[in-house]
Amino acid sequence: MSKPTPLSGFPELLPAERVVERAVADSLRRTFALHGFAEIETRAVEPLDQLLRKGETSKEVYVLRRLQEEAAGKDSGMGLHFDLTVPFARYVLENAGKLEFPFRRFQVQKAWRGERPQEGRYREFTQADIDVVMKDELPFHFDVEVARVMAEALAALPLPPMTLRVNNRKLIEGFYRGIGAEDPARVIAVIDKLDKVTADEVSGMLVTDAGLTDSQAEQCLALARITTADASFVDQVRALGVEHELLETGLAELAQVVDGVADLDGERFSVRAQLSLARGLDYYTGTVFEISMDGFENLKSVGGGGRYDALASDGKTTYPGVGISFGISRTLIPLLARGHLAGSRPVPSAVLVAVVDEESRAVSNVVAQQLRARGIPTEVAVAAQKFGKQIRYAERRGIPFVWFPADGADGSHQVKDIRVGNQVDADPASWEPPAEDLHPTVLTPLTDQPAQPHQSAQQQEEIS
RNA sequence: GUGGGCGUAGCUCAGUUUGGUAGAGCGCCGCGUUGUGGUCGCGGAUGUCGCGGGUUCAAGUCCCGUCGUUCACCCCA
Repeated sequence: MSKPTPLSGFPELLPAERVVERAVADSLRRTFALHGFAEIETRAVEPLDQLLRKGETSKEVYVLRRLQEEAAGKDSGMGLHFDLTVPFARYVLENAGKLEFPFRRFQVQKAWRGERPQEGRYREFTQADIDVVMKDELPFHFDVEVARVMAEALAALPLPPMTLRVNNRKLIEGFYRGIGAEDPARVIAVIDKLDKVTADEVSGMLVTDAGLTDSQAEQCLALARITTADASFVDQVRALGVEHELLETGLAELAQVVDGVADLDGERFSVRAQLSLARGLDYYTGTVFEISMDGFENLKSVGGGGRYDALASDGKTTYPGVGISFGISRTLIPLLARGHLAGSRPVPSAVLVAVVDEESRAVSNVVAQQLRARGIPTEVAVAAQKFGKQIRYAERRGIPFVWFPADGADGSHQVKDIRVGNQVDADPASWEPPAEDLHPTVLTPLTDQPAQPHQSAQQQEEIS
């Protein structure tokens, strides 16, 4: 069999990289669970009519088909999910009778999109989602809560600092209606182009595409320019002199979110009200979130979400929700590729037990078993080569300790930390490596800050 | 899905302009070093030049296709 060629957009990690991915996913799970969110996993496939709901035909869904299907080209009516929110909405409807509301859940799963891949954007990728879903009415404080949980989760990750940008669809839609825009949705779509084209071009599109006057367009741009780290945006919006009921609701809601997360703002995480944020035209009805990674703005958003008041509905009952997702593949793979992150070693082993000669391999096996019995990941040397070779084997794999079994009746066991060269007598029944060497860890070679332990934003707050 | 850049040793890359013997550094292997690696010294091997086809006496180099990768658009994690 010849060497297989890689499949575009389906990234696979090496063992040491997988260590980092596991650490990130585990960290996220810990924080989510700490806040009482339950983990679920949904199936990989959904009926196509679910996936393509709301006319989202541009989602590039991968469709399933039986190979033996008689009718050529006939699909199974199923596709791989392209996010975790749509399957979750279906899951809620299907299990509504068995779930307790408000239902707080998280998922860490793969999703698939048939788009052309590039850095940070893949056809198969892992993301982490948290959502809260309620029956009929979801209190607004949950918008604040999911933001806080994600903020805490992000601050605890061994990744560059994250920024959560927040806006509110009611705010901007109310504003646009307040200035007399006929088609607020169209205005939102145009304003969303601000990071792609110049303000002048957006202004022109607002006039030609959205039917605004020059002065209306200027007001929209003035709104979009507002970005604050606290609730001071309220005064800035008011200064524009636009009045609308929806605008007032949106201002109050956005202020609540920004104020509610303000105490988590720190070195690892920051929050901003950014009134140009729109997030497309899909199901969001109020709060909208977007996450960016500091220094990696070229990746665009690495997470996002918001309030959706009508994503799930069985016709009689509506289940409003609010949630945020974070792109694990999107952030991790570029960081790994650029050497900003690395696993400390590609194997779990903390100890390599040397083999003196093949006749005494059993002695080495006993030592290894004693160490393993106490939870120390241990492997035994492949061959009874010169000790120099056996040490080099450990060095290549980042195994920090090499164990030399007692040789002869009155000899004693010795263990060597090959990183510094210390070699000491040791008892396989009681010796333990330092806790930080027991398992592979995440290294952040290009930054000064240690990857472990990660302080949460809350802990930093308490210290300062 | 549309358009552009790139693809040479395990890694980072030079060589492509003007077709003419496949290169460097790092890493790897061996020896100095009979069992303890890393430093140093000496020696050694790197390879379907992404893949397929075409032009030519001759292709890493030019042309076409394809796959991979990357950038922009689109969309978004």
